[in-house]
Amino acid sequence: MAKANKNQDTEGEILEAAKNVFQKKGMDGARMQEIANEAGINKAMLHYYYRSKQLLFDAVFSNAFSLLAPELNKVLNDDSSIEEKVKNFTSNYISFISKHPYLPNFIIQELNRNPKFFEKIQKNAAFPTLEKFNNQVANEVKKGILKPIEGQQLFINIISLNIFPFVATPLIKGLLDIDDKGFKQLMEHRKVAVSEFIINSIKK
Amino acid sequence: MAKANKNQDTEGEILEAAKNVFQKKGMDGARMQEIANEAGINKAMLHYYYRSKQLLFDAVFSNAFSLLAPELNKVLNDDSSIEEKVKNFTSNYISFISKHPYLPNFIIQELNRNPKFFEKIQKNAAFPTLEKFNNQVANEVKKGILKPIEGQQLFINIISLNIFPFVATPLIKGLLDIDDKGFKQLMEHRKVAVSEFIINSIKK
DNA sequence: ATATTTGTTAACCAAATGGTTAAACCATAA
DNA sequence: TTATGGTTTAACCATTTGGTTAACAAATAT
Repeated sequence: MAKANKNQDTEGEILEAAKNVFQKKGMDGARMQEIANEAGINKAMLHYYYRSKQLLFDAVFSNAFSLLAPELNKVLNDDSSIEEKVKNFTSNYISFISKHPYLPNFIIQELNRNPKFFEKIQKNAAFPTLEKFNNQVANEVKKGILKPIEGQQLFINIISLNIFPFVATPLIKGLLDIDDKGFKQLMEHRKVAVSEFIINSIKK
Repeated sequence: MAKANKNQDTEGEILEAAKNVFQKKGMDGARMQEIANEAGINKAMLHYYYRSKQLLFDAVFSNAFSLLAPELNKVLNDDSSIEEKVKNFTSNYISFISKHPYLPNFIIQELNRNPKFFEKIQKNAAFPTLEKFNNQVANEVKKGILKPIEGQQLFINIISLNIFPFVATPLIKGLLDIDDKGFKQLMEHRKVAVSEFIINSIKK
């Protein structure tokens, strides 16, 4: 009873199309017909493979979070010093986001729309935890490497500084009165500027 | 031909109801019927006063931005030093947001959905500009009050640190594994922690 | 070969949704 | 009092939308 397979990964093409549409327009703004068009197939296929809009969305969402989680884990669970972590994360994250520009906003938005999504995610394998990071910060503070700061606050600061500009891109472009090119330059500059900013603040 | 006025500000009640629904659910997720229910009136009234969903939304959106703009202007256009500005903004902003919890996310989200909204806003009276702030930063850097930093980058950092936690509340609550109460405490702490963090970084 | 399972499509359906209409309501001016 | 004009409502409408169905196509198993 081997898998009958006329299709060469229709299921994957659907997921890819759904990703594009959902991440651009969100759950409420997305249309099943548009996803079908994007995938170049009949609308009924979406239901054949994923049963409902909600389930298709869930698949896209879990997938998206699975991409982001390892990025967060880089800050939280490797063995380098806090300073190194900040530097690595800050420069890597911006490159990462360039490849997935809609990702952070998508996750944040849909989590706002329905906070219960977090439960689905928490079961996920590589779900990030703060424990190690908090301990490490407390430790480096005690040793006098860092000025006094709570791990939680530092963590929020790091992700705020790195993620926010990509979540609020149109706002920032508007306020700073810059175009696409200007924005890219600014973000390029931030790869070092942000980690400098953070290190300046916390290093003794 | 005085204005016949059986209604005591139905128009205002509609706007208030629309604000609640739109800010919670966004343009796509909001339903005209729900807005009518929230306002306790007939759905036709929405169209009587605002013609279409789009126009009603525009009214809510402009209104929302008119609330946020003065907050930004506090950082940009008063006469205090950069250090004072950072301190004031950081502590005031968090109090402000508590009164309008859905506001920042609403603006950012809808601006992402349709970046052309910015044009509508730019015509707005108190639209914030960065010129003065940039000059002031350059000036204080030259005088040796601040470490070298670009005004634009500092501005992005300030709003990132202040706004992001409120835009990504569910994400942060999930990652830090805290509840509503814990989140409020954390934000309360940030009123001083954030300005300290910034000042530590930039002050010579 | 042919029966059976899997993949795909066009046509269809019911519910939801933004918007309209025509009639009723009500305060005020005459 | 009554004519007038803004205000409000219930019923209605056309379109959109997520989802279903029944028939057809293509593999695979026997």
